[in-house]
Amino acid sequence: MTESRPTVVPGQRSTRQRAAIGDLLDQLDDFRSAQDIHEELRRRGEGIGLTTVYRTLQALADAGEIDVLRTSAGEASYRRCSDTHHHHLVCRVCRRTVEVEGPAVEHWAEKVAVEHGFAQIDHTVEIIGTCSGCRS
Amino acid sequence: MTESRPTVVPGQRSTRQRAAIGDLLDQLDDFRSAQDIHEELRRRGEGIGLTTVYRTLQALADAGEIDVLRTSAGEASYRRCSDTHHHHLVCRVCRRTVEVEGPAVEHWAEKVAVEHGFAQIDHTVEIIGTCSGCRS
DNA sequence: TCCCATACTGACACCGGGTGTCGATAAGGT
DNA sequence: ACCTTATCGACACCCGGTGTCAGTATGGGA
Repeated sequence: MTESRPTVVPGQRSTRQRAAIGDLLDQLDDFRSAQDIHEELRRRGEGIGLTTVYRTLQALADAGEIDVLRTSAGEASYRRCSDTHHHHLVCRVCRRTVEVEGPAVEHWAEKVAVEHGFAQIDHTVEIIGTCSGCRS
Repeated sequence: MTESRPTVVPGQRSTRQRAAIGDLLDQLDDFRSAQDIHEELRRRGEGIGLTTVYRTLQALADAGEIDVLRTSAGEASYRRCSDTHHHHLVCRVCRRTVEVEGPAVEHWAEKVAVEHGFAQIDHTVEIIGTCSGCRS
């Protein structure tokens, strides 16, 4: 989580497919499903299998290289994010995503959990709304 | 959302199956999947189909009677909650759930979103940890 | 109390996201 | 160049959830 953000996960082979996925993630700014990413790569002429996309995204997420979000339909979506702890403000129409920070929220979550006797506290905060561009 | 919490959704017929699901939800205190609930009802001798459980829970959720949570595996889980706006503090081991309120968080989310030009703001906040009983 | 329109039920087929398998392929150290 | 082995990807499969539709049961009306 503190390394310099390599395109592939360290200790693994660098393949054309992984490079392609890494490059695409660098260009995209919003959360995309595995199928979205597969489709986009095919459109760009990359020969790549859907299974490979699924597994590579999963591996990147496990390594903390990318963030995962579950859509309300239960589908996983991925996005390359900054290394610092943050949350997401997402447009429900165009999926435009803004990273936001909220130290006060972190502290609140920690305090509330401790008050109830909980430990090893983790939390998720997502804000969804309609962005200015999508309201016209 | 302001009515007195009927066991079934208003305007619909009251059936044995819906009553059974409503009763069970009243007794449970943590989030359960549709299959959990179906299994528990069968164990108690209720003749009820899995499809009916899925649809009834979905209807109750749509009516705002119960809260829905997506597990990290993408599975939906349900729980009867209080009418007031709240968030959940859940034990990752035993799933024990505590309802918590955080007006400061609501305001923060609203403020952050408005600052970025977003409107019709909604948000999700979940806190997960290990409860005192599950740490021994 | 009986009747009946119709909401509800639930077995089953089906859908779709995602994973296990395994022979073929290719990375990269020697 | 060679060989070990990680990776790829077509395919079968898993599983949570939904559509279908014939059969059932509710509850308002006569």
